Amino acid sequence: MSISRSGTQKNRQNSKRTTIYDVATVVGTSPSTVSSVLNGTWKKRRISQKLADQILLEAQNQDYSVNMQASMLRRERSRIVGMIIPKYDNRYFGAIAEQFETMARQHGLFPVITCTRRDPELEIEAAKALLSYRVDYLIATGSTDPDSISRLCQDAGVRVINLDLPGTLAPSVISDNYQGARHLTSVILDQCFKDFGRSEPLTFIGGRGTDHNTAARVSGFIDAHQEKGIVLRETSIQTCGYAAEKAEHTLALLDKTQLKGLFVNSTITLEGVARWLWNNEPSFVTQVRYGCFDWDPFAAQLPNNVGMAQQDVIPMLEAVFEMLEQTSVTSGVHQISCVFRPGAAFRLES
Amino acid sequence: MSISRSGTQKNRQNSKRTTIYDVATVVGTSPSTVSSVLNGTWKKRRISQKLADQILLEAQNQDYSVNMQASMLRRERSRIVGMIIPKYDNRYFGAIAEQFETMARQHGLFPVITCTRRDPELEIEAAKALLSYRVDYLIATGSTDPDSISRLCQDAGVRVINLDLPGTLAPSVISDNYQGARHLTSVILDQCFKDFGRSEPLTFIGGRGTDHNTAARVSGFIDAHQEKGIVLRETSIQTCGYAAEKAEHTLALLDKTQLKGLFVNSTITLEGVARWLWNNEPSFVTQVRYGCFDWDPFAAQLPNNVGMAQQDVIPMLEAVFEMLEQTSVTSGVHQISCVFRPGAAFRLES
DNA sequence: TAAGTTTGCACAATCGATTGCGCAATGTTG
DNA sequence: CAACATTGCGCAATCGATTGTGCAAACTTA
Repeated sequence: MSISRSGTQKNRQNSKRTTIYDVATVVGTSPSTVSSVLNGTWKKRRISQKLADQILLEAQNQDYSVNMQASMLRRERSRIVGMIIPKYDNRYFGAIAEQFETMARQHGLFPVITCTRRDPELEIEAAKALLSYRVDYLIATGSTDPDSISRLCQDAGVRVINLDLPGTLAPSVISDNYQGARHLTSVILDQCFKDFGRSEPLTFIGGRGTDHNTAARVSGFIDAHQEKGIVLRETSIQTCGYAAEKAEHTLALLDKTQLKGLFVNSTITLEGVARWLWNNEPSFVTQVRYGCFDWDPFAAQLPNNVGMAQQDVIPMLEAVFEMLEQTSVTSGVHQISCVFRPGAAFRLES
Repeated sequence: MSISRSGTQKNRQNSKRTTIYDVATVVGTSPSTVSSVLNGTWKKRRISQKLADQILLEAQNQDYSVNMQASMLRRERSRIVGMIIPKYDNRYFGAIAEQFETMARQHGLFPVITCTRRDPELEIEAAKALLSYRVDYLIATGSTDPDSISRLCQDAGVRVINLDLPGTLAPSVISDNYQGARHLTSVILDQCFKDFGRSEPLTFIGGRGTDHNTAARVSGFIDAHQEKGIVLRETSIQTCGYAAEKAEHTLALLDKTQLKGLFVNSTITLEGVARWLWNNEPSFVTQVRYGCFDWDPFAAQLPNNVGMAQQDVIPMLEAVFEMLEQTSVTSGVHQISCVFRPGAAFRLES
């Protein structure tokens, strides 16, 4: 043992964590041997079973745990996979976060998620921070500007995948928003016809017109109407943003007699829609049918909710992890079908 | 520059990330100077403004970003704060996660959250993993066995704080479950009396009898009844676990004529309660009033929901971060009041 | 101008683990 | 028994940043 290390031994007394040097000293072997035993490469290094057992035992005695900082510094890969995500507080993103962690662990990776609260600057900051921690991969979920994140990652030589919202510089996994919206629209229209006996166009509410997903859903919304020969009004598409308040405000300005059926573009928007509905004269609720993109267990039980298009998180993340393992960096868009979930059987009728 | 480092320079060519050595070489200064300029300690080291500017510029040119692994290895503190949390997929924990991240960043700390899906083993694993990453602090949220996590952290010399569920070996921040439940119970009882004209005991459903929070809420539930002189039945308290299915199953076995008012112990349980309610004869819903501990925007709008006790996440986390900064390790329990949130004005009546 | 300060920066040790390489001891073959 | 192969393990360089210390140059004071 070199002089510098024996100096280290002294410091060890203060800080509680034990190192491979401590274990090596007690067992009477070298740090490199301890290291290889503890990280599983010891057969390759032809360490004897007996010595390995002693080291393992002593490591336990000393409550040894690797210093990941040191380990990662030396290794080429960190085995960390980062994710940035807009919010935790709805079922869709919550499920993504949870599933992502589970699958990352299954793949032997350590997941680190950062929530960027739909703030474009924070997205960039967060991506930079994760790169500073030397993540091996980055998943950019629902980012407002996926391509600048992709650029950061490319400069750093880190593989990146877009989730939920597509980009052009990295492979993307998103829902089949078009088909999901088209089917949902169709179901709401059918229910309205069944309950009201007439075929009037629905109102699409929420989302940003500039955002890819909203655009695709609007497309499906339009085509479902066309299919049934129902003509849209100029006011039929209200992409007023996702925020609940915006939806509430927008609805208040529209002609109520024309609001028989609503296509709500997200659960966040639905919060506003529901507030508005419930705050109208009680009888009004009975005259409205609605459906929503994204699923929430309680929202699904709200009266007169016809159904919800659930984004299928598990296959989405399976696709993500599959792409991570591929060596080629194809930047295509992989679409995953949505699952239609009927609303509560429960109806309020006048 | 020593020989070893010039060897390093060669490797740099392959890996894209630039280091302080690269910047130093180009500027014609030493790595230590670059380091101190980039981490802000350069005034203390009396580096000239001019050289600092050059270094900063060159660092930008090269897209330099610190290698946190290396930085943390050398420093005493990692400035990482870890959190383990049971789930992301409900509003309470979602809000905790989000608020935690925000406040951690405000305090100059890097937050790392790990979701343990209410699995005791995973809790321990996750805590060990975070300790391996050398977190400076650990927040154990809703853990089934806070004390063994505390023990791990104490061995490692890491400060730990329990959140949501208290432990005995570390300071804890929890909601005032007793008062919250007592008030909620009282409100539901009042509503039942108003709507049904009679005072019958409520049924408490969900949670584990062994868990601190459930016990405190049951206490408040009992006292609120006593206060009004209402006598509980033997079947009035059903702590059948949190899972939605368990609640559904339990309710199915009870005497429906006695289920006029329900105290639901969590939103997860409420999912099952709502399913059960909605699956009964439609008229049955009209005869029931309920309230729930924890808040959810859609659950709050379900018909005949009297109100919800919202746990006040912001002051809870403020208390947590305050405790982190304290040097003394008092292991008391800090209780935070809940906020009562009325349910939808909307009522279904027969 | 000599002695003492201050300014400005570089050196080298260090954090803890990983890993290519080398070498002694033991085992095998002819 | 010599030549060679295998087993078992330690040495030392290395990852990239941080920081105590030292020292020359510039500046000040007497």
